[in-house]
Amino acid sequence: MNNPKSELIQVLTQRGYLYQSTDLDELDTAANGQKPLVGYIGFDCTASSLHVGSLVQIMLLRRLQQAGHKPIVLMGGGTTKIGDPSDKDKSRPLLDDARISANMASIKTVFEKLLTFGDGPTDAIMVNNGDWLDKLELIPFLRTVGRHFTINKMIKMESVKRRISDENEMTFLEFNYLLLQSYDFLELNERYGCNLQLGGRDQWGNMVNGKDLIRRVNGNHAYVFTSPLITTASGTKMGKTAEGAVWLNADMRSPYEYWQFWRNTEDADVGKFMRLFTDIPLDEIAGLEALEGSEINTAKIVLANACTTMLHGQESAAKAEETARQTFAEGGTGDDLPTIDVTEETLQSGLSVVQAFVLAGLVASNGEAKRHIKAGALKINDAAISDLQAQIQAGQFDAQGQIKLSVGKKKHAIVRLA
RNA sequence: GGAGGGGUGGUCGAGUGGUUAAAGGCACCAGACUGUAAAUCUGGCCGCGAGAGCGUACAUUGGUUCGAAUCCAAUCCCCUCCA
Repeated sequence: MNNPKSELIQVLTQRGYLYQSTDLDELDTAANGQKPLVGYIGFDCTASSLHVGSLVQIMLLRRLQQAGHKPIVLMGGGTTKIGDPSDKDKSRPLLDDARISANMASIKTVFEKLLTFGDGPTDAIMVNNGDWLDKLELIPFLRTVGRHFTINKMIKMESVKRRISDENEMTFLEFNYLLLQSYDFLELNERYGCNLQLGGRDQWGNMVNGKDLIRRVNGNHAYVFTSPLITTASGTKMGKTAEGAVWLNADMRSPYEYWQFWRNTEDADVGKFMRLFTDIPLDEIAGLEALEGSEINTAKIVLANACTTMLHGQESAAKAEETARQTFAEGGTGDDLPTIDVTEETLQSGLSVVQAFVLAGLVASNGEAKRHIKAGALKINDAAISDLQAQIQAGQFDAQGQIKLSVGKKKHAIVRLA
C-alpha cells in the first residue's frame, strides 16, 4: 500500500509490522474513522513470563493504542488448558488452574508497562478466554459454531495440510483449536465490538477463520493483520541465547541483562529493531542506523536504553547503561552486575575459582568452568586464570571488598565479601 | 483387526554386538581478529575428577552375553500399507 491515510496503518507499514492483512485499504479507512478500532491478540500463559519472541505482538497492541484505538489483551486461560498445538514440542504437562492464574498475573505486569489500562474508549483491557471457553457445552457449540466450518475447507488450510500429511498426524483436539480461536474472536466482537485481530504470520489461518465466523454469525465486518516472523540478519530466530529465552519479567532476566541483550544486536538489525521495538521517531532512526563502523555502537546504546526504559523504567536503563560503561569502557565493574556474597568463613575454608564461577551463575557446571580455564576465558580481576585448582584469595578483594569474575569478554559478575 | 517400519545427545541425523560418550550438520560457548557487531579461522560442547579414571546416557522395564544404542521379551508412543 502506497499512501495509507490512517496513522495506524502508516505506522505499522513504515515500522515493519506488516506481513499480510485482509482488506488493507478498507482497514486503513476504518482506522481513519471516527470510532476507534478494537483490536486483540491472544497470549498463552504457559510460563510466568513472556519473552522477546512475543514482543512484536505486544508492540502491535501498543502501536494500536498510540494511534488512538483500543487494545484487548486476551489471555489464554482456557486454551492453555488444552495446550497450543502449533508448538511442535511434545505436549507439555497440562497446567493446573492455580498455575495458570499465577502465570497470568505475572504476565500482566508486563502489559501494564507497555499499555494503558482502564475504562476509557482507547484504554486497554485484559480478558481471559477461560471466562467463556470453560463453560462451553459441546452440542450448543457445535450447532452455533461448528456448522460454519466445513471440513473441506479446513483440510485445505496450510497448517492442517502439513499436519495430516505423511509424517505427521493431527488429533481432533488440535483440529478444534481453530474453532476455539475463531470463537474467541466472535466472542470479543460481540462483547467488546472487537473488529481486528493481530498476530504472527503463523496465525493467519486461524485468524481469517475467526473473521469469517463473525461475518456468518452476526454479519459484522472484521479485519485480520499479521506481522512477519522476526529473525536476525544472520537468519536465526531472534532471542536465542545460551541462557535460554530472553524473559521480559525482571525477576527472570534482570534489567542489566536485558539491556545487554539489545546492546549486542547485530549491526544490520539495529534499524529494524528500533523501528519494531522502540518509539524512537523514524527520522531519528534513519540517522542512527546510517552510522558506519564502530560508530553504530552509539545506536546500539540508544536501542538498549529505549527497550530497557520501556520495560523496566528509565532508572533501570540508566543503571544498566552506567554499569555497562564502567564494565566495558573502563574495564571496571558496575553495581548492576550479577553479584554473589561470600562470607569470611567460606573464604577461610577455601573457595575454588571454579566454584565461584558456578555460584555466580556464569557457567553451568564445574566442567564448563574448567574448559573455559583451559581456553583462557576465565578471568579474575581481568587476569586470566590458568590453574584449574586456583583458590579465591583474600588478597584479591579490592578496597570495596569485591572481586570481578569474567567469562570471556562479555559476561561479568561480582563476588562480594559479606 | 492384519502386515511392515521407527523412537539416538539442545536440535536434525549417522550408527545395527566390542576400536562408541556415540560420525556429521545446525544451534550454542570460548579463543584469535574487531567495535560488547557480522563474516572468517581455531578449540569446545553429559556430570564428577588435577589426572589416570569413574558415573550416568541412545523411549520404558526386564533378559541374553565376558561385553548391548546395537540381539531377545514385554510395555508405551509414532509412521506406512491393508481391512
